[in-house]
Amino acid sequence: MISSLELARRCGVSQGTVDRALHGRPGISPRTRDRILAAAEQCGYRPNPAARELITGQSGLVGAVLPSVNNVFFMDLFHELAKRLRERGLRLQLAPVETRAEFLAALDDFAARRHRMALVIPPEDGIPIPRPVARQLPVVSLVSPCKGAGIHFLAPDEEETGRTAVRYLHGRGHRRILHLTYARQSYAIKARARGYAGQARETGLQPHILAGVDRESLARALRAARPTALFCHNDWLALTALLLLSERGIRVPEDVSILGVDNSPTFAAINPHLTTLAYPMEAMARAVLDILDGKPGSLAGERFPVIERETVRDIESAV
Amino acid sequence: MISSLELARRCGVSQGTVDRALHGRPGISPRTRDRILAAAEQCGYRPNPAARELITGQSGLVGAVLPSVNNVFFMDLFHELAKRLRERGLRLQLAPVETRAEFLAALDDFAARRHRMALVIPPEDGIPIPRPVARQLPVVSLVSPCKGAGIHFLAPDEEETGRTAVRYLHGRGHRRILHLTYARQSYAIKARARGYAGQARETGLQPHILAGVDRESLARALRAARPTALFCHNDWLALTALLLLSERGIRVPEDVSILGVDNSPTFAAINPHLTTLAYPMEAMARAVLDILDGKPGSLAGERFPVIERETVRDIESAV
DNA sequence: TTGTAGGCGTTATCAC
DNA sequence: GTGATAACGCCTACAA
Repeated sequence: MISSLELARRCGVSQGTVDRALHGRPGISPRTRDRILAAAEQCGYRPNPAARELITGQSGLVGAVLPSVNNVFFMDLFHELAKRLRERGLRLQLAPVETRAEFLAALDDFAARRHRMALVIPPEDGIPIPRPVARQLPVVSLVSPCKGAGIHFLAPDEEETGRTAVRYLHGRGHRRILHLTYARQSYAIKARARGYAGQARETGLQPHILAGVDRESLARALRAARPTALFCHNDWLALTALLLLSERGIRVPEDVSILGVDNSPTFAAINPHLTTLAYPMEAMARAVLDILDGKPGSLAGERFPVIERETVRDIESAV
Repeated sequence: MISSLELARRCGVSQGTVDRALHGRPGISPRTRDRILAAAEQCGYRPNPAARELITGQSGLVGAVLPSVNNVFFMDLFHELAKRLRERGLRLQLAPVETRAEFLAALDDFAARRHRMALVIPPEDGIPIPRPVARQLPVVSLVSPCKGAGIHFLAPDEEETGRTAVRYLHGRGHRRILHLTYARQSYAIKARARGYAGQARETGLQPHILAGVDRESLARALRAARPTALFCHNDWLALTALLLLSERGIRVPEDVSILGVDNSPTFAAINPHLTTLAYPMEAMARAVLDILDGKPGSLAGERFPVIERETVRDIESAV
């Protein structure tokens, strides 16, 4: 790993000239520029990012904190985001964390490294972001909110997501809809359930929510609610449901319909047949870029379009 | 973000004294040390990693390149690795990549940043690692090999994995075993299939391999092989199989047994009932740490223990 | 068109 | 015990 000074020596020029060649800056003759470029190529010269970041006070990185729970969906989201950031010459860097302390340590590090932005998936709700971090760089909390002044929060209107699900299933004739979700509390989980329950009541349906799905609890909920459709918090929970139903010989969609949420690409590779609500990932990516540009950035008005596939069927409307 | 020089000024001491206090180095009176530490705390002082890395020529990071395919298993693996690295004061940093060019760019960046090590999941087989990168830092290719001098390759004996699967299923009475795998070519995919076929023949069984599983191909393979057991390349493929079988009303394990590979924690959260071979993740993490210590580091002799759950049943041995 | 000098924030090595 | 001072590799400004 040769430095720019060493490169200058080998070319018999000064460091300033090397800099001009490397950055295509004016004030250098084409001849020397080509000579330096060739030498750089030949020596495998690479600028040292640490030195550059030290002097410019900015890194070309966007940091992201990735908790271990539910990481499949977030990986899909981050791949999408990484793609969009690359178009801007920025690189996404993920820090896998387990505990709250690690979460905060990773954020601290992003700030100390002068990253352009910190993307955060809070492992629990309402974690406070330290002031110095939020002052140093824009902190964007995705999916669930964090506490703290100046923290951006980027999520679609999840209550509307719950309503969309009920409207869609109702429109296809379903009158007994069971909502499957997680026991864990988070903005998305709570808001979707709230939207589901609200829309159900307004439509004259009885809401039934099961938080924490396993064999026994699902069996009980099925007996109690006798649903014709299951609205699952996400595709992975829909998958769990699919497996548990098939164990009991209940067919999908003949006996019961299933609707997921996310339309996660990784999931589609495993089971391309699930009917689901598509998470507005591109809009999310756009909003992140907006914040990077100093604009507000929001997902207001973004809806989850229904991706109709094979797991929801029409019901002849009962009276 | 205050610098150590600024901190020194505020305390009315020199930068050298601040450094001694911050690092608990000798040659400083307890009084001034405590005073400086208190001031640092109060100002929210954080050392600038870029400056430190510039002078020491080493970062405290291990870089990892994460392709978009099959990333669930790798995320599980990286979470395990991150945990072990943290015990050594090192942080794992993931770079999500899509294309081969991005893959190489990420590696370049790791080298330029003087990371302690680069962990690599090659998106395709046999990608050549540039010489300068491999000279700068240890490059460890996980699961599938890369080309290039001095590149470490860390993977269990996957041929043995295929043999283990056949031995286990044979031991439980199965005589017609179908192997489900991916069309994609990689060391693990090829070696497991080879081990499966070899062990099958040696045991007097007819090997049947289906590479690229979907509704139609699986239906055909089931008719052709009439298997009592499915050996799937990994848990996610087992899941696909599980779903496709349930569509056709084939029960697991009553009608056909299913064996996966990986014992992936994320997978277990979705379906905790799959019988599977456990990937030696801890051994993998240990081997990575060994390489960090300059020791060889190898997974030789590591086996995939069978995790017996509910998807494999005994067959009364037919003659 | 090119060279020189200073500084970014840290660490390390000298003197005092 | 403590304080100067140089160095890491790069960038920017200014001088030649």
